[in-house]
Amino acid sequence: MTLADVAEASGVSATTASLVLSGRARELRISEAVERRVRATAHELGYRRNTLSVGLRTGRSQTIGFISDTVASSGLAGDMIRGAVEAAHRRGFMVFVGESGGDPVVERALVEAMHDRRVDGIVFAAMYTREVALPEGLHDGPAVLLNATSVSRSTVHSVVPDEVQAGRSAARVVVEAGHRSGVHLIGAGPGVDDIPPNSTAAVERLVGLREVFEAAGVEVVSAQRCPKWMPEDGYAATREVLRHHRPGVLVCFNDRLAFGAYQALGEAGLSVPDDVSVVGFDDHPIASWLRPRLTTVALPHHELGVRAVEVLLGLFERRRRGDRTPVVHRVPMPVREGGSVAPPRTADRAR
Amino acid sequence: MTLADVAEASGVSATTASLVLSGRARELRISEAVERRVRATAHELGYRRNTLSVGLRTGRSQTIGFISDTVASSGLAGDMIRGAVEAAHRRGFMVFVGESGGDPVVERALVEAMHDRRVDGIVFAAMYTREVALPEGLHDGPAVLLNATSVSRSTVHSVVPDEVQAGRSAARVVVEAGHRSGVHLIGAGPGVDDIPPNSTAAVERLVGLREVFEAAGVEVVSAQRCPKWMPEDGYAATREVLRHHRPGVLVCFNDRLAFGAYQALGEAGLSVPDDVSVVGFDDHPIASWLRPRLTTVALPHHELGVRAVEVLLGLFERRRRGDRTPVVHRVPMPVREGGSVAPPRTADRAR
DNA sequence: TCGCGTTGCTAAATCGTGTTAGCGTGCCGA
DNA sequence: TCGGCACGCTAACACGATTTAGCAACGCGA
Repeated sequence: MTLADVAEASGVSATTASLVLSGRARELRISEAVERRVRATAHELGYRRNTLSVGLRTGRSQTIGFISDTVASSGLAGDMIRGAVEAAHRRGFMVFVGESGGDPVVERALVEAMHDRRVDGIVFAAMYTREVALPEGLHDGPAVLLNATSVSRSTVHSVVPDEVQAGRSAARVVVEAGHRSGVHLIGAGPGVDDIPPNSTAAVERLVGLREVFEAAGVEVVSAQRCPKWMPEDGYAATREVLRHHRPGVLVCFNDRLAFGAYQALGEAGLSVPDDVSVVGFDDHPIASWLRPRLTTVALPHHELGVRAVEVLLGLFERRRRGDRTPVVHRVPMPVREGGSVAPPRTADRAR
Repeated sequence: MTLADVAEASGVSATTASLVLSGRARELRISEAVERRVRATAHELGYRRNTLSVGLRTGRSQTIGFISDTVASSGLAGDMIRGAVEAAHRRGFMVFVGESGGDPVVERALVEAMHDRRVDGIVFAAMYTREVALPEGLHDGPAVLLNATSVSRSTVHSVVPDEVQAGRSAARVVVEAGHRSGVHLIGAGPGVDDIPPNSTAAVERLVGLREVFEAAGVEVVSAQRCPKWMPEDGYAATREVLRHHRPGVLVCFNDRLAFGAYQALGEAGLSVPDDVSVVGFDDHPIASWLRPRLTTVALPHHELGVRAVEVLLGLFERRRRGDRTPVVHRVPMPVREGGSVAPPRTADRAR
């Protein structure tokens, strides 16, 4: 079923058929009668455009690429890809997915393989927020960084979660519950340099937390820096806190740390949230499985994927207008209320 | 940089350049001198083939499609996709990823959008193992079902985890630890019909379990059927068991159920594995976070993705030879040893 | 009658590659 | 001297669409 077949069957030239089927009939004065006839036979014959051919001719393939460093077993990555794929599909685009494992050689190869297939643009995603070096060749076409910013000055747009705001939100949850003391941080701090290496999330969350805590006059009793943010680290850090203190609030820098904290608190016979309030970040699936459910500030993975694609597709327009100023798009991180935060026990209560 | 540019720069015709660069130089008697010259200038000019053009001409696009029903937040899906993408990339193929959400209309649209782009084949994946209805149009090209079998007789190959074998493996872990009594099933059973709807996994795991337990003379004391397999269901089912029994072994039909079981056991003051041994299925990330780590029979998601693509690419060859008999490929599910299984307390010990 | 603009459509070139058929040259044997 | 063959390469078409340039017919005013 080619355009020629449709043209012949409706008794017109291929040109006419093409004009009709690409919606330019009005513009180029094809009569309504002919237009209807062509559409009808095309439908009848089950004609579908060969996107390869169109791409060859027009240079646009209705296709974008999505390259991530690690899909990670976290599953959050999956949501990001899903958001991207859905947003693309909504606009008639298909998505090539590639994974580099962080290897620059593979990155380069993926970018080239995608350009070989004439993708209209590429989303380059990091699975945890950080600065990345742009792979060679990414500049040959439109590109958007997802969950990452570029180390070098460049003309590339970024889409990132608004981690500073997330830090503020988490702190506000604690403050609004009435806590003014007994607050401990699990995962980073107290200084803004006391973070796992390369973790933009850590430093920004910390900035937001400190900003609100200081403004509200909340004392941060201790901060446990963890090199990794896995459950066992949260477990160990919480044990450490319990050796010296009787905490009222644990602000965990992610939900896996919080999971470990729950285990340590449980072993110590402390109840969440009656004895200790716990707040997390990420809205990892684990958050909703904990008992009580964890109150956490969500990484909007799906929304991040959607936004990245929208920004990318928007770039096509902007490029045409010659606008090349890079923008950092920050996606809000919403608070998901669980049952893990309660007012302080009467003795500690503020006011 | 087109083929014509390379041809001109090396002083030969486009035909010759094409032959050299597609590796048919020997076959068509191009002199070594010319071959070297063409390769050199191509490399020098940074020439890359336009895959769209090649696809248009040859009908093969070096591209496959991957359609799943739900990427699910489980993250296991991500591993499957990753396996598929890696295997494809290893063979020079790129992968279009699409998600249908289970909607037949979307499925159809995705299949068509992929065929429009002339994919060489499609992997159609279900996120939990089950029978699916083939989307219309899937037959227009090579296709492989992943983690699913077709309800209708068809010529489509399937790649599925070997769940019966997994059931046997789980039972063997229990038997080899010395247990002969006090075994309870969490999630399904005791009859092979007592399963969540549409769950192939449930019935096959059950078949494998029963086979080995019966052969070893192990008594299954109770089986808790759960409509869903989420942590809270495992929690509730375990509470139910504890109301009437003092279990020695809990075989949980997946790891999330086991997670709930851990919570219930912990609340009841029972220790894993000293008081109760626990076995799960899936090797969900949660399994390695539990304390002690859960012994579980892994769903080899990555390997499933790899196999699906390998079978699909193998199909191209088989088709050429006219072989169209459908095959169900079963991928083994390996046991991942955690610390959640121990010999029974002396009183109950066999022999 | 002529010139001109509008209407409705099409011929032909084009995108970048693969493929078929065949061309010129030189060597060999008769 | 001539026919035939192997060698090394190329002209031209095809794939399936878009796009440019332009053609024929018609109406209309001068």
